[in-house]
This record gives sequence, structure tokens and C-alpha cells, in this order.
Amino acid sequence: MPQPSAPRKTLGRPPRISREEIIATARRIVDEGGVGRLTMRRLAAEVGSTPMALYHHVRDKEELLVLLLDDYAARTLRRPRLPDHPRERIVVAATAIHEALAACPWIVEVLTADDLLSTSALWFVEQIVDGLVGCGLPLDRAVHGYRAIWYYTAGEIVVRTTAARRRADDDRATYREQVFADLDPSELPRLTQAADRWAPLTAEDTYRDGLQALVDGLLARR
Amino acid sequence: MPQPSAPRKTLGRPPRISREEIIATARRIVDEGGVGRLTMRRLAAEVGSTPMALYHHVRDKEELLVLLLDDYAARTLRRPRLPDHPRERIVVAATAIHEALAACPWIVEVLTADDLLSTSALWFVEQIVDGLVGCGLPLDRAVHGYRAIWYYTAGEIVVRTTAARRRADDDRATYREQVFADLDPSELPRLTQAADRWAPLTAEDTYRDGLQALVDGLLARR
DNA sequence: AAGAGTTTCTGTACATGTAAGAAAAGTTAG
DNA sequence: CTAACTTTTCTTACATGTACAGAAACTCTT
Repeated sequence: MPQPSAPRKTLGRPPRISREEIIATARRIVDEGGVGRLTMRRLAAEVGSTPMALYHHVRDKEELLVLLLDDYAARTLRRPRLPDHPRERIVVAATAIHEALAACPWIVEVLTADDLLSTSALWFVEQIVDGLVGCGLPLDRAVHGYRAIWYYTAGEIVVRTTAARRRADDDRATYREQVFADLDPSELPRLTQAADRWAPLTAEDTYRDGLQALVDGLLARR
Repeated sequence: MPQPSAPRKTLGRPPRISREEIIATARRIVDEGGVGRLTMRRLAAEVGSTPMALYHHVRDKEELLVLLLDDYAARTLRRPRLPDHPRERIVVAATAIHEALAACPWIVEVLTADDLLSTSALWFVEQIVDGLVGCGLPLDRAVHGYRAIWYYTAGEIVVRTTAARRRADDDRATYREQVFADLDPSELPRLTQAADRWAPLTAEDTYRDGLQALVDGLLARR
């Protein structure tokens, strides 16, 4: 594992490519042609190197994607002015993260990553935890609350993005319709009742609603 | 796309393998050696066929995994006796799904799938939607509520499983510690305060707590 | 200057998912 | 029986991520 920033100045063969260059190029490729265009070989070619040389600056492709997400977050996550009221602060902070992530759909493959994303996102985490504390939760419950919010947020993005990808697929969309058409009304009355409205209902963006409900619920358990 | 069950009885070359056989064998491989052992080549070999022959019974590996999950759900999802009170019913139904899914960690790759999983899970969806309606929500809000619960549930499993996978990795664990050690206490006071407790706190299983909070919040917005 | 040590890069090789097309094994029409 | 047709299977081939082994390009020591 080469250190991201080696302590010594120059020792050994001098590098011809840098992690920054790799990330910048990867970003360009993704911006131009989507994450599907990003292969280690193509990236190496564009950087003017060989595939395996990349592996001295990046552990594997997954880490590259995480770095790409970090980079994206650092560049686009602007700190909004937050309301004074702690509950509102939580909602606004979480929504800001959600919006930023939802705007770049290729992250789904990385999103499954971890609880706290890049360093640039820490401020938002802080705001959420602090907001929960400000509403009267003890610190440990606030951390748990933040995690619940993160689960909800990550889940929403992952599920929604993947669903959108599938909806583009005729066969699978047809399969879903079939499931709803074949419902047994006596055993599944509510689903039958909602069957024809299901598609539009699930297409609605209800992230904020659910978030507020979750926050309310978390605060009510004080 | 070959139909899962062709209308005509016999026409063309008779199949030597069936989708069921494929799924059963895949299940065995996964049970024995984890999902990492499941490759199309190995599966073909164990079935006594060639890799490409599988593709006449299964669209691609992802579909195979979805089918595997369906199969798993159909075999292990037992319907628990649900409480009468609708709110409790929601919590118990969701927890049952969550437990079943959390018990088979390989699904993460599929979980990102869709809102409703296999047919066997529909009953649970019904219970949740019906519980929400029983608590006074109109049907469309109940569907939205169910989706929020599903986002939370899927997110919890995906994030937690991936986090566990990474925790096995020393480098990444160290990196995380580093992030917490380097916090600026003046800018991120809460995180600093929680820094040393973060690892144990996030290791706790708080699914149920968060779920109840979410349900409470959903019901409070009646 | 020669060697040792260190880091980066290159070349080759393998496992994987799967696309494309040919071949095989039936059924049915003539 | 032969030819056409259909469905399944097999063969071959390619793109991809990445392991491994060494070569290359430096600095530091002697």
C-alpha cells in the first residue's frame, strides 16, 4: 500500500502519474461517457500509462470510485445556510446530502460504502448529530439517529436508482405489471386496491416526507 | 428471451437443464462456499453443461441472483402471527423481512433490486400497507409509508453489510480511525465528542429502534 | 563509481461475464 | 424419408479487473 503522501521527498523511481491525475482523468471519462465508460484500461490509456500502473496509486477500482465520490463531494457540496431550529437543521442538512448524491447517479455502486462519506460530508454529519442533540437527545441516541437517517437516505437513492435502471428494461417492467395483475384480492386486498396506482405512487419523490417522519419519530422518543 | 414456461409442449431441441435445476444448484454452491464461489462456469460445470447454455434459462447473472433470492424467500419466509394492533403489525412484519434478509448476507448485490421483492414477500408488504391504513392513513400515504420503510430497511442491510466487509480490511479501518483522530474540535464538536464511541455505537443493532421511530413519525403525520 | 535499497512501471497471464454464431436434436410439413 | 423450422446447446472470442514477476529509474551508502 503506497501512502497517499509519502513522507520522504524522493526515493525510488519517480512517479510519472499521480493519484490526482488519475482521479481527474477518471472524472472526465465519467462526465463524458458515464460510469460505464470507466475501465482501468481506458483510464490508463488516457493517462498515458498502463493499467497496472494505476494500481500503485489506487488499491482497486472500488477505491477509485470512492475517491471519485469524495472528489465530487468536495467540489459540489456547498454548505447551505442552516435554520436555527435544530429539527429544521437536521432536515435541511440531510436533504442537502441527498440532493447532491441523487444528482450523480453513478455513485450507487459506491454508496453502499460506509456511514460517513468523504471528509467534505463530515460537516453535514455534524449538523445532523448536533441538531438531534439540540432537540434533547443524548449523544449516543443522536449518533444512532444519524445512522437511521443515513440508512434511509442511502436506501432511498440505491433503490430508486436501481429501479429506474430496471424500468428502462421492458421485460422486467412487464414482469412487475404481471405481478400486480395476478394479485389475489382476497389475500392481498390493499395491494389489489393500490395496484393500478402503484407505478405513479412509487414514482413520486417522497424522500423529504419520509425524512421528516423519521426525524419526528426519532425526536418523539426522547 | 425464452419464456420461463413455453406454451408449446415439445418443439425444437429438448432442454437438458431447467431453470429450477440451475437455481437449485446455484443455491447449493452458495450455501457451501458463499456467493463468491458462484460463477457461471462453475455453475455450468456442476449442472453438467456449458456456461452459455445457462443463458437460455436465465437472462444474466443478476437475474440468477434475484431468482436465488426469490427462492430463498419462498423457502424461509414464514408468516409470523401478527399482533392485532396495526402499528405493532407493521413493526413485526418489517422486522420479519429484515431478519430474513439480514440472515443471508450475499443478497446485498441484489437487494438494491426493487421495492417489492419476490411474490413470497408480498404478504408482508400487504401487512405493512394494511397496518398503515388501519392506523388512519389514506391508501396513497400508506404506500409511501411502506416505501419509506423499505428504503430504511434496504439501506440498513446494504450499509451494514458493506461496512462489515470493509471492517475486515485493516487499511480501511485504519483510515476511518484516522479521520476521527484528525477531527477539528472547534468545527466538528459533536463528532469529536463522539469520536471514541463511534465504532461501538455504530456496531450496535438499532434497526428496530429506527424502524419504530419511522413508523411513529409516519403515523403522526396523519 | 559500484552496489544496495526503494519505489514505480511494464508485460504477461488468468478468471470472469457474456456476445455471436454454428451445431445439434428434436418436431412437423411435403 | 427429406427438408424446413424451432429450440437448446456448444464453441469461440472479447472486454474487464487484477495477481505476479520482474525491469526501470531513482537515491543513498560505501
